[in-house]
Amino acid sequence: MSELSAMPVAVPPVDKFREFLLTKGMRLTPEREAIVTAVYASHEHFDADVWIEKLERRKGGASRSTVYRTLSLLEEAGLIRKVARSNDREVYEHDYGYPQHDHLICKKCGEMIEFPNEVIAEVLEEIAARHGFRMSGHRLEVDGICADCSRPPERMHRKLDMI
Amino acid sequence: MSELSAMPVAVPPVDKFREFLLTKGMRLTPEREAIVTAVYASHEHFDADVWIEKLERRKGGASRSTVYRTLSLLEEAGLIRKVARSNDREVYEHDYGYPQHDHLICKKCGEMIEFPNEVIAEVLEEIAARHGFRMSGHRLEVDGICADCSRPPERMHRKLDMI
DNA sequence: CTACGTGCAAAGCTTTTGCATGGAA
DNA sequence: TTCCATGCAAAAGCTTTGCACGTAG
Repeated sequence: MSELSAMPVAVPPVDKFREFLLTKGMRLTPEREAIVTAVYASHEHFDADVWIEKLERRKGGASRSTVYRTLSLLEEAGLIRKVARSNDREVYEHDYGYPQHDHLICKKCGEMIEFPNEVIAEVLEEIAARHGFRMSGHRLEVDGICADCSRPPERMHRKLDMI
Repeated sequence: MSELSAMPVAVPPVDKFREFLLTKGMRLTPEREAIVTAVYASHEHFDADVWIEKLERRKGGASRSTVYRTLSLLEEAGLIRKVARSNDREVYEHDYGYPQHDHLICKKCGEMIEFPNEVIAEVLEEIAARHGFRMSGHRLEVDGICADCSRPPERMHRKLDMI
């Protein structure tokens, strides 16, 4: 996660997750723990497949189904959230221990640039209030062409050419 | 479209589409015309299936494939845009002849409440500029519970119960 | 005659689900 | 014993694609 710095977290994600599971009468199994740990080991955006490939058919890993099922739980627990769709896949990111933000998504190279969204969040609060709408969250994808990709084609500055 | 009123359009959608197709060396076929007409006949949100059901296997209609292919073209032409996903389906709406807006989406009854988004658009312009990002559009989904659905369950005010 | 379009059916993909087995409490 | 969980494979479901046939210009 680029320019936004992490903020120290009191309770580690795993514990947060265990708490959540408890309230639902569920357990923190080794598989579930493996997934949370993996997910929180890096701060990159990811999709289900990333972890399926790393965890499936490995000891101390988890199956495809379990990964999907656990991601849903993590989302419900507020630990991760869906931020976009890329190649027909849901893209997730951490939603705990990080400041709120949204993304500029480059249609050319696919890069996702984060930006803090306090102002937007405020505006939304106000709008929601005006409609008697109990807002629980939002998802904002801004698309266009990033600075690198829109530079004149001198010698191609693209990070990843999708053509 | 609820509270936002339509603004008179100089060039009708069909013509706009024809122009677009021309620039790509394509033709406005009867099928394509049928689809644009159908799509612009009502101002509701819609997904591919809506038109497939109405147009498939009817004379003066169009096949499933053609509907999908044409919706893509219409999107590329800037006549419609994807605004959300519902039940794994892309939800579209007109993106021509209407003021810009975004949506509050009720997780309970599924209603999509529109609201004008000038303020947000401005904020985004500014953020994009700061990043040298050439913004072409955005997609903002605000979710939560609408006023009707969050009323205490006296006698159920929900428009559509999804349980 | 050539290129663009259509329709049909099959394929593609991610995500979900049914079911039998296994383990914690 | 009882219920929660896992894994496997199959199902689901929307969207895309290959292909042969038409047809406008």
